[in-house]
Amino acid sequence: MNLKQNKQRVVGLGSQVAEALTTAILEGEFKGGDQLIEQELQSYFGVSRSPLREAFRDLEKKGLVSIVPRKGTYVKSITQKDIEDHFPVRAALEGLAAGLAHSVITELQLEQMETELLNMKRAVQSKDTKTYYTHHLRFHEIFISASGNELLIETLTSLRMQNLWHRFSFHYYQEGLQRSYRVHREIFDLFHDSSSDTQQLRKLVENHIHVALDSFLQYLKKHEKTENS
Amino acid sequence: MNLKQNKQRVVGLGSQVAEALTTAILEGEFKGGDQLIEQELQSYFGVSRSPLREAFRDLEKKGLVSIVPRKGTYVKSITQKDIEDHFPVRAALEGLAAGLAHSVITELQLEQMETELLNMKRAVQSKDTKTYYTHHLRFHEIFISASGNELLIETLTSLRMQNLWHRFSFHYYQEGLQRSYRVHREIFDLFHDSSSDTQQLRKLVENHIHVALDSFLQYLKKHEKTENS
DNA sequence: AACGGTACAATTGTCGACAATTGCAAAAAC
DNA sequence: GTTTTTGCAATTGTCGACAATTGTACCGTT
Repeated sequence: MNLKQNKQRVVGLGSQVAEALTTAILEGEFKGGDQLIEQELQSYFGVSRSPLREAFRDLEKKGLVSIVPRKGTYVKSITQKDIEDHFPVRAALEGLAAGLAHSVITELQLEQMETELLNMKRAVQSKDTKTYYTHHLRFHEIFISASGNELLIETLTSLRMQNLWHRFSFHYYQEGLQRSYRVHREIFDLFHDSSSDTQQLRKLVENHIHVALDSFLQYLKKHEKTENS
Repeated sequence: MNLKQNKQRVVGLGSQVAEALTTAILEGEFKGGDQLIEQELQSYFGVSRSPLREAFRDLEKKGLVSIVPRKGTYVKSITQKDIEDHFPVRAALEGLAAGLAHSVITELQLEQMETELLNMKRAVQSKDTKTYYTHHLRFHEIFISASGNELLIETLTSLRMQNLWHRFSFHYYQEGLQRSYRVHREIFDLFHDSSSDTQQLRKLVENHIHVALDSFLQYLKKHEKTENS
């Protein structure tokens, strides 16, 4: 029961390697297009090829790499189209989650959302974008999980994980922090008023994410970071 | 140990085994909750454990089995809640796909949809539910792929694959064949008229799938097949 | 010099053996 | 009779060696 550390040790090597590689890729230690060579990583991690290849499968499932048979595994490089494709899907699903959650959300979950909203407000005032981003994520997680639809929760979690670009996405929030906070306040109000229109809530959440895409693309255009390989 | 020499040998053994297991599970050769034992399948397929374990990962990604560390891999058994969770997600995503496709669909794709629609009409007249189901699937595939959103296409393909229950789902179509055809005719008309309202099209597709869920649940209740285990 | 073939090096695919873990059942203790 | 301990069998986890494949540089032919 109290052997939390032991429990983690008892988890397979594959998972450990997968986690290490995940952060390594997210930290930018591997560039898009890089090939992950088994022998190399094998000696680096000190594990055999079996757990390593298992880790590769995990990364592929997460969408971080693509495995080409007889060639190797390469870390995915994200194009602008990947980003443009990502947001509509997330918008539709988070909108659905909000609509489903609207009628079944508990008082406790509403309180938690309000807490996150308060933290977001504080972060706006101190212009702490990193903190804002964290609580913003939590805010969304709460109503997603409140929807109660397991498949939806799982799919959205996976989609969020694929956010390779989240490592620098909080930069662009600097510009629209206050506006973002206002929208989330609005969303919360609709959640809190159980007599509000579910469709309106859904539309609001969808729209919020589409707006986020727009400002993100604008951010990309302005900085013109050549994040491709 | 060559099990299929005439087959394209460029593909790995793992993929072949994965495919074989996929159909085996979909055919109902393995019941929900069954454990897939490595040694057993190893001798059956005549392959080693590496490709077998790789195949397991594939199946897990497809959502057909769940791998429990240190325990084994078990084929997922579907509950009614799984079904109830599945349809809203698919409805939202197919609605999105329809909306996106509306403005970019080509003449050729419209023609293909019309062809499928014609085949569906014929199937209705001859009460051939199996054929109807096939063309019905193609009809949806066309506008999904026309949406051009790779992530959306991939996600929906995966969702459709998880339809374990599609092996008996065409039974329930018998009752609502004509009504189903009418709805798809309606959907096609909106696609064909480029001046039609995108939101209306989206809603129509969404609603169609929700209706499908309802009749499916009714079908389940009526037949009360205890498909659990 | 251009082309085609061939040997070689780098890398992934497959294999079977051994280690580690779990569940269960039988034995032991109370 | 019930609970705890212990040992065994079944199963998965990990390993390193060997086979198969791909890309490339070199060599020979024209």
